Amino acid sequence: MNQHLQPAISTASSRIYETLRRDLVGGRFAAGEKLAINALKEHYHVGLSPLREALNKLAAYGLLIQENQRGFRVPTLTRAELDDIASMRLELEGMAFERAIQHGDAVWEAELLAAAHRLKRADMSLEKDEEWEALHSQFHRTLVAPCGSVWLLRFIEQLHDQFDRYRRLGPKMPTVRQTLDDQHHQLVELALQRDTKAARALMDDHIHKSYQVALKRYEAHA
Amino acid sequence: MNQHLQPAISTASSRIYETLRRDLVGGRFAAGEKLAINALKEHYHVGLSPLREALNKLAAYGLLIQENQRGFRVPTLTRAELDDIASMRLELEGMAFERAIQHGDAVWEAELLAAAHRLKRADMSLEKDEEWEALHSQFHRTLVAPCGSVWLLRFIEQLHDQFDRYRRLGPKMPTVRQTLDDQHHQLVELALQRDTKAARALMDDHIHKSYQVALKRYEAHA
DNA sequence: GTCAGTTAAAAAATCGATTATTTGATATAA
DNA sequence: TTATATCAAATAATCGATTTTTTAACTGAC
Repeated sequence: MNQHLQPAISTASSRIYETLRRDLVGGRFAAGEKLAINALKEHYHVGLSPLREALNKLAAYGLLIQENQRGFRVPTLTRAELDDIASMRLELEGMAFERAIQHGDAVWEAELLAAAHRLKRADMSLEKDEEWEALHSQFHRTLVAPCGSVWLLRFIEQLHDQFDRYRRLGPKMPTVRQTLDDQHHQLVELALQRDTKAARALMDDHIHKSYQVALKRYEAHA
Repeated sequence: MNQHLQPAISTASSRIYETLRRDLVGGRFAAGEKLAINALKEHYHVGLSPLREALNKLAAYGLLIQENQRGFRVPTLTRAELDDIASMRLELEGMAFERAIQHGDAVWEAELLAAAHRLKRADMSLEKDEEWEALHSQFHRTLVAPCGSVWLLRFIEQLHDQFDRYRRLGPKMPTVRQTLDDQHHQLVELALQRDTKAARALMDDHIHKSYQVALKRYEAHA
């Protein structure tokens, strides 16, 4: 289900990949920044080979730009790209959610409730940022999990990582967060009721509101 | 426009990446096969480091499966995945073509005609398989190029590569090819006329027919 | 015969060092 | 001044060798 969770057996390369992915999505690197490979090597205590393999994978995944003979850089953030990402999320997550509601079984219903509950409990502690983010990702993954298309899930995952580069700019705002949190539970409600149309509408609205948050962050950042 | 064309400056890693991508899409490796890295090293006359970097990228792109401590293998082909890929192509290429028709300008019209013409000329010579494939890819890329979403284009590209793993199983059949070739020109016609609805319908039909070809190949192969 | 345990060979991952390319400072000519 | 050439330092890419892990053949106990 979770494409990013550490595989049972890990290598130096897979570990540094996952660490870097999280740090890139979490905004630990400046947009447009050129990565100093030697510095990364030091900072993360990894060898050059596994590091380069991870960077290559991240570039293929879209979280880095690779320029031959010029190493790797963090992609810049642009309004146009944020719009693109949000509009693709609208299309693809909406589609996936509808299909999930058609195909999801009782196990899925239970997982939905569990994921929503875990997320709610984590809402309180504002300290454990990374933990909330992980649960939030997991919740959204669960929503669309039984859509029946592994490629659709893959694209959505990728778009989420890209979107979060914008959403997670700057500090978190608990006020706006509240509305979005409420929607999480409503999404579960409508999914359980198998109300495809209303669910789709709410998903669209949820993504649109998230987009507005991300846009605000982006504009404040620039 | 073309994500795969050799970059101006190339490295051993980027070259072997592109070569392997082509060979994987072209079916030069058996589905499910485990890649013997040392053999690849010999065969392509390339060092271990650039080779591994290319394999890592291909795995992130979805043309290889990477298992920690167990190297790389070619993904298996399944009916379910072919259906998935085709249905995603239906959705995404249809969407992109519609948008391209909305946004495409006069330069696009010229490029469309040029790409269609080049493809037609290459149709004759059945020998130069790779060349036809390159022109065919380029034609389909041109159709959707001005859709306005780089992520949509990226996903479509990826799906094409995946789809072609099925379509290019076994030898080519010139008879079925004819219908699809005709559709290429009709697609251009409708695009120039800005007949979004008819264009979308024809694109759907085109992908569906291609799917039937790929399915036949897949079943004959198994 | 089948199953666990053992071990040698093969393969994957990683390391340390080398080579090739780019970058940026400085010098020189138009 | 501006543009171009030169060269040393920094960085990227690659190589060759080493370490780690897996695979598969072999062994003996049940």
